Amino acid sequence: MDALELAQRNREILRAIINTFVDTGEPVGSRTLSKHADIALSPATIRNIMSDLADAGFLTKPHVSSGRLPTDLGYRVFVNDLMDSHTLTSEEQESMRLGASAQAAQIEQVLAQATRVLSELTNTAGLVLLPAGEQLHFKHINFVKMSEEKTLAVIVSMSGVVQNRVIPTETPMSQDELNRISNMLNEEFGGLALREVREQIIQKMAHAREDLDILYRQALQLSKEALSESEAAQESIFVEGASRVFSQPDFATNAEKLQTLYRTFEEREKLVRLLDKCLESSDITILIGSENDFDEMKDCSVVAQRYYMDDRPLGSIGIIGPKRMRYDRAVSLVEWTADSVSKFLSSGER
Amino acid sequence: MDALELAQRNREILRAIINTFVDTGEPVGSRTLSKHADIALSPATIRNIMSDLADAGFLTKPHVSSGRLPTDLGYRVFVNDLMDSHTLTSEEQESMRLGASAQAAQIEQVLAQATRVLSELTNTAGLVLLPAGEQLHFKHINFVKMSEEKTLAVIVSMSGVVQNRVIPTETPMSQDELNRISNMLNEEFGGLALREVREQIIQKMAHAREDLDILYRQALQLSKEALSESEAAQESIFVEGASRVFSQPDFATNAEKLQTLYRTFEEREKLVRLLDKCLESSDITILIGSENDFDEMKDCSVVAQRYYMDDRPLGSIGIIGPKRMRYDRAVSLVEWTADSVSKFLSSGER
DNA sequence: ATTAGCACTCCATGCGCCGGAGTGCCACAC
DNA sequence: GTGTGGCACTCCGGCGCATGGAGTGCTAAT
Repeated sequence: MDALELAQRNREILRAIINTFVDTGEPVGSRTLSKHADIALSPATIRNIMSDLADAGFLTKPHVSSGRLPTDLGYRVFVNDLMDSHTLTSEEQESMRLGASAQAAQIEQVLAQATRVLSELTNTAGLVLLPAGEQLHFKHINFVKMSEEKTLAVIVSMSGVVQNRVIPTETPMSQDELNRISNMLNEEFGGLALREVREQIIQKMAHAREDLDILYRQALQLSKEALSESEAAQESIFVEGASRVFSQPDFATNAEKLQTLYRTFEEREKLVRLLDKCLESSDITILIGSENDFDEMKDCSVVAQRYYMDDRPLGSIGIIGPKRMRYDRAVSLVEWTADSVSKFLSSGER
Repeated sequence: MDALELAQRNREILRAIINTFVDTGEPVGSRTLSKHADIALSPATIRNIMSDLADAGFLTKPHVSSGRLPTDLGYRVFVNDLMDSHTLTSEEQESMRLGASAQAAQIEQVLAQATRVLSELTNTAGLVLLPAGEQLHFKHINFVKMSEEKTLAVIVSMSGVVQNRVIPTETPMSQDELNRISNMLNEEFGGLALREVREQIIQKMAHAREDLDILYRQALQLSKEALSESEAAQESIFVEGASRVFSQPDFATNAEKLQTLYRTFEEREKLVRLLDKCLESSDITILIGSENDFDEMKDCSVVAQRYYMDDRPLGSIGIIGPKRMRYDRAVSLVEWTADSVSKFLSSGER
């Protein structure tokens, strides 16, 4: 009967409202709730509580005489404090098995596959941000002569990501020379972050002007070009099952929202920005509705988590769906997926 | 007044109907047409003609008392016989300029860029099928040791397409050995079609069992793995501006069609099949409505054309949009784009 | 052959009505 | 003073109906 217990009861009601709203998609009224097993209160009492919760900013109603539904803030306290943690079924765990078929696969394929499964299981869009920029570490570089004026640089990172880049060459070099340049670079820079490689190259170019082998100078020049900008530009993302979001009743009825939504998914740039943000924290990131910075996505929520290779964060993987989603399942599944991917990338399996 | 002239008049009417329907999206009635400048006939006469055209299978009406709109067959005769050829404005030509910025770009980027412009100009989805399988010719192969059990093969084709492939390796090799293997292969197979390379390798493996250098045998083994299947599997496609199709009034109002449509676009497999089909003919390919084999796309039309590098067809580029489209513009723009791309890929510019 | 006229069909829109679901508040009971 | 029953009120959504507009098909006249 004291304040604490009262608060407790209110929380119970809020949780029940959100749970049934997530279930049905309809605003929930006091009568519906009073039938709810765990709640032995009359509709009138519930109405009073609802009114309080609405005053506190956790609930709204679409119009004056309709049931309540959670605000972004409501979802927030739900996610923070009220949510039961969902335990995955063994089938769910099993379907994320990155099995033998993945053995001979590139990292991109593994990530794409995991993302696809994630999308299926959550019935939302699956996203994965590929390792890029800061995350990439130099493993191997290789130059292929395409023509007199063009050279193709193939950069392989430790994580198995391959980048290509065409470089206009002013002084033509034979494939043989290019090979020797590759060798030099590979020995010298193996294991460093791409950024570090670039810095070292620039430094060396500044210091050792004339007193060096021509070939070495050309090597520096070439590799500088090969590595320039490649960080920011190459930031890329996979999206799987975007259509699942479009089909959700929350959007499918509203042609307008639908339009802007699949424009946003098509551009991808905003999605990259979102996942980038999720990269900052080691915890799972949940962005509810307008908690993300993009107006076009204020009806969507994002759940994402970093994945690792040998304790080094490479990128992030997650989902994006309507605000009205099963956050408990989403969180469990995203965590499980990120975990599976990290284990796979780090373990001897690879 | 004779049969021919009559037919001529009917054709005129059919053309006018299709043109205005493409313009407005509304079924067109006899009154509307009689106001049309080129047509000096009373509504009643036009109605008779319309009725004839409908009997011939060129027109339908959504319900009994509404205006007419073209059937697939109607569009077909329009495209074959009635269409004025559209001349591109110089701005349109200009925007397809694959300029200096493309100089240092990979073939993928050039194609993606061209496709993006094509999509913008036609307000439909732009598609491009990348060179794959038969179309690829061996330029360079390179092996990178990822771990004791895994080797990464990077295959560069003459056209500048780069493929990666992870190979599980039973007998570990040093990076040095791998490099020597690369060199062997590069000298031996430069310029051949990938398929030929594969065949030759298999042949050599069969013949020269024991009497050869171990390294050489390993080289054959590795490259066989690297090249296997990579043909069929890697068939890939870029899609740009799919949202433009979804926004067309023809679809935007119909949630059901919309659903299946963006599912189809997401899977991409059917799109690949369509463009693949367009690869068969050297002429521009136009598929109207159910002329394509996929039920999900019976409300769409495809216009696509091959592109070349040095007179060798590499892939196809085109658009997909609602049946109700400006076929004249689409044809001109697709032709122009394919042409520009081909010239760019073939010329010394590259 | 072409056209004017007329009856008819069908769609889209708007209006009014009503039932259902739900709220908010008040007064009562324990 | 906390919980509850009752009651008036609001709003949405579906249904039926009427109406106007666009268009056709047919017939009869030129």
